[in-house]
Amino acid sequence: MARTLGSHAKHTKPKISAIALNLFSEQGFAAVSMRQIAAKAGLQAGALYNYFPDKQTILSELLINHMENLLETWSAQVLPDEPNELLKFFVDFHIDYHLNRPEEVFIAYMELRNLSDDNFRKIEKLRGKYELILSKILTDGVKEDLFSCKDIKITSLAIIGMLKELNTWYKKDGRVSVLEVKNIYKEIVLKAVS
Amino acid sequence: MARTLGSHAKHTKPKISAIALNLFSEQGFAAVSMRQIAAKAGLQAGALYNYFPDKQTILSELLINHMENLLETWSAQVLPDEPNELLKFFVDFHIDYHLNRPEEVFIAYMELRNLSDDNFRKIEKLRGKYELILSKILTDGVKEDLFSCKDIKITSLAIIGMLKELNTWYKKDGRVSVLEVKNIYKEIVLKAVS
DNA sequence: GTCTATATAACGATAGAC
DNA sequence: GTCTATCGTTATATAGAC
Repeated sequence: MARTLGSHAKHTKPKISAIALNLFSEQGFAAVSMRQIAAKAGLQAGALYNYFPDKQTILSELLINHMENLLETWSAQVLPDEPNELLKFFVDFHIDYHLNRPEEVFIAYMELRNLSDDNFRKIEKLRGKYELILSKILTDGVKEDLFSCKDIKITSLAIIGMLKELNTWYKKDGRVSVLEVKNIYKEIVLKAVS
Repeated sequence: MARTLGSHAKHTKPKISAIALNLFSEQGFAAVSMRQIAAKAGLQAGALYNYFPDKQTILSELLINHMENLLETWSAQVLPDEPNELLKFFVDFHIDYHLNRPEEVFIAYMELRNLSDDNFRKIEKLRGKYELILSKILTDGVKEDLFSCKDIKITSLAIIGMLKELNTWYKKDGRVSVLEVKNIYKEIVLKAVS
């Protein structure tokens, strides 16, 4: 069976997603047009609708994939047992993962309101799972009298917030290396729950 | 001299700003139209251009006023001398100020890319001034051997990031009061620089 | 200072040829 | 699967009457 000329579904969809990610993170979802995405992908606007039913779905797929991939990557790690080591491992993991995906992180934070209610709830649920990873680490540490904190849930959010802030200013060619940054953050986090 | 009917410049401009703030924070700058702002202000779209030369200026005035007001409010405080007390004071101040202005905080973070280069630099400069307030507190504390931290600038950013995170989840009618949240955060911050 | 009306451009999404 | 063409809508911003 002869294959249609110009048919590149397997390559085209990921390409569209990658271009949309880049544009959304630079200009914001609402400011990016379907024509713009299509042009960068070497297509006409109408062709996008072969891959996505509408603009919002491009965004929601990006966000859901990002969160799911984050959780899967964590699960694939071999984790240390000891709570102190595990907490340090979490900080390293979070920083590595997020500094390597600045665009995903940015839109995951900014563009939630452009999702349908359904997709919004999906993201909230995935985000809650990620926060629970840290809460669990803190809970275990408190049980073993290694950590101390007034409120585990709030402390988890505070720590994640602190880590997230990194993405807003860290430059790979700046005055400190990723390794140094990770060490500084690990010290702050460990002291914060001491 | 008879006053033109329907002339309300003094009331109208702040009203437009307040409405725009609300809409921008809900939907994002790019997704809000001048017609939408005008409708909520009881005007026709064209009338907005008596107060602002263009849409971007509505946003930049909001952001610059927000940052300038933050710095002025801090300067008007009577500050404790002792570094430990001053750091706690800063945490209380930051939380109070920002939790009372969720919309300004949101757009100050999200909509920077919609500013002209000039206005963007203005905001960056004001933000730097605010970070310096905290850096100065930490520096003084370190000098007096009350605090210890590897890197003052990064620690300042980490603390501010942690405090900012509060705005993304705190609800006034939630399970913890503002007072409790402030106490939890003060403990975390003090331990983090211990 | 606000209105109505409009210039000019771009938007998301669809239809049908190939 | 991609194209061209287009529908129906909306956008920012301006002009001129009152």
